[in-house]
Amino acid sequence: MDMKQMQDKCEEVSSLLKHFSHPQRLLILCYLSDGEKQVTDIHEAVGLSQSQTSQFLKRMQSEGLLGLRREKNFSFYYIINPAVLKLLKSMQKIFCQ
Amino acid sequence: MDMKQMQDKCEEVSSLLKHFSHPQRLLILCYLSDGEKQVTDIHEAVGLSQSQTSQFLKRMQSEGLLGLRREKNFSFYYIINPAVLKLLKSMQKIFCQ
DNA sequence: TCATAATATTATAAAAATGTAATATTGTAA
DNA sequence: TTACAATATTACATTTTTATAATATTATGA
Repeated sequence: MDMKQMQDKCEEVSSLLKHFSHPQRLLILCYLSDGEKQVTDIHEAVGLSQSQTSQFLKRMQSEGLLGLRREKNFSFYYIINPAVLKLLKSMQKIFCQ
Repeated sequence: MDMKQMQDKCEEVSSLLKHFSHPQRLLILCYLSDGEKQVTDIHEAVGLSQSQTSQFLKRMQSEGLLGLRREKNFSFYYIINPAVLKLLKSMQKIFCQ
């Protein structure tokens, strides 16, 4: 892999990792790593305001990390990007044992 | 692992991952993943200004990701945090094959 | 249909990160 | 001892993130 390819990869990967570099945002991802959750549960679990939680979720969805399923008047968010899931798992191995 | 522990972990890990969430900063880490390098080599390899490269390196050193060895009038930086190295390797598996 | 719960949006303030230019420091070789 | 190369520092402008408050939307059950 040459420098140019590495540059491109780093561009791509770093923009994904932005979402991992904020404590509650990372916590949201960890919280979602065992399945979909609705917004109120998420914001209560991680201790962010409803507004900010909704903003973060929307951004992570629009950038391809999360998927959204609506049911009744609930929004269920879930991790849709398999690389995110893999990364969370390997981070758990590295940092949580 | 309960929510409080996860919160603390996420605090810790996210502050480390901040350095991964900027394209050239991640590239620096990748570049260093095969051994120590001197500042000029780094800034030429990643295409950052000398000043910014030096600033980033210093910050990553002060936050425990990098080590520094001086020889003659060169500064050699290297990855000193084993978790960073592990993470880079697993990221390479996930994103680069 | 009305009130409410759940979520989203908007605007904006505050804080942090990034980029840049100019200058300083320091060791080395001539 | 001087000039230069290598690195570091400083100050500051710009951009991006984060936080907060207020309001809007929308579906649902009473």
